Amino acid sequence: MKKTVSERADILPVLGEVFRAHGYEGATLALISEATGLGKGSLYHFFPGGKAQMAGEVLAEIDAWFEVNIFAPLRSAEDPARAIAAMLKGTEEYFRSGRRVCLVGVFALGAARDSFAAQVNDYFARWGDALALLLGRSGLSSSVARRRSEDAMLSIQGALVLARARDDAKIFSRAMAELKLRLLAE
Amino acid sequence: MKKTVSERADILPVLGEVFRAHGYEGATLALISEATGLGKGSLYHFFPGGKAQMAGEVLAEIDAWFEVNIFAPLRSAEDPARAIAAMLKGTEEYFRSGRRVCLVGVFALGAARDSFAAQVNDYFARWGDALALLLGRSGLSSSVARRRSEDAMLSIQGALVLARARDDAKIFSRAMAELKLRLLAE
DNA sequence: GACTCTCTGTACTGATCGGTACAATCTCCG
DNA sequence: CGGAGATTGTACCGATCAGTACAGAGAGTC
Repeated sequence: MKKTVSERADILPVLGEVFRAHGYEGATLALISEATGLGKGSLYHFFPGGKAQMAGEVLAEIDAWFEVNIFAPLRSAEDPARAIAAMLKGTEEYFRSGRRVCLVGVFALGAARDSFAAQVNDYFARWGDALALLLGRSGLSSSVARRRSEDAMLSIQGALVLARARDDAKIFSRAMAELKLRLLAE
Repeated sequence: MKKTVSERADILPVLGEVFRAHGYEGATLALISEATGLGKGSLYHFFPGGKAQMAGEVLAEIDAWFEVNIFAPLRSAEDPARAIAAMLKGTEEYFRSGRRVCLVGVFALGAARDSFAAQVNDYFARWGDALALLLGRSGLSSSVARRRSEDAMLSIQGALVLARARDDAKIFSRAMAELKLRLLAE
């Protein structure tokens, strides 16, 4: 048997795309095996906990990416307008301008939410907190900052749903552009 | 064997809840059978096309409900403010103030979108058109009306995702209240 | 070259998948 | 009351599910 020396770091993104495309229940081991090029032996070697562990680690990896590239910059930003623009640019790139779907959102809607409730909740909570903090620092009252940050979270998710529903990625880009104005208004 | 005289009309809503809760791929026939109280014999008697037909008819039923209770009133409304308030009230009730999820949105995000693309797209297209028409009649330019109606579609979907992700139905109610102001602004 | 330890493919498990077949029972209509 | 057609439960189908067992191959170490 050959040894393909697959790294965990190479596998997780592929796993992520499978879960994105088929959801938790739809992502069968056969699909995963095909997408990763790994047999069950390897899969269960890396993830003894099976599908649940795979999904959990994928979520954690996504969370870590957002923590580094989106949340942390938001928290430590000097210029609010610049920070918001950067956040929007980052999310637009991450979601491939609406052609890619949010795995956390997919899990949130499905039955998988129960199993991953903490991770799902945390992701949005930390994003929302970081954004609200920034908006607060830009002069908005904390209640307005809260409401606007919640509006941003929900607009991003909704734009992804609608873009995919109508098969029109431009919906997402339009929503991000409008969100930028709305976040900084007044 | 008894005859429970189950009406198609009684079955569809139950089917809808099963699909809502588990998604298309997650809704197994065993789950459906249990929820409806119907054996496979009855299920396949009513829906010879199996799961796909069930899902298709559920979508059609939902579409019909919205057509009658939301879209049509929007198109024929006299008073825009009143019509929007009615739409928001209707959707808030339908989605049980954020505790219920949108089946069309669930399908849109999953792999089932491909099979039901036309129905999924149509639902949002007709809602968006009806709302844009109304907003246009209220004096907004057609491009602004379009953008705002798109914003409404996406806010509803996003609010449902976020409410479920954070397990906080109030997010949905807040979003609907804010949407009302935003739709009628200026 | 032998000993590990890591990685991998394959064969297998029992359970469950969606779907079919069919006979038994019911309701309705005359 | 006696068919006819609608409705039902159950047994069954092959395929596929998630997961296990395990032997063999690779690489590193001595």
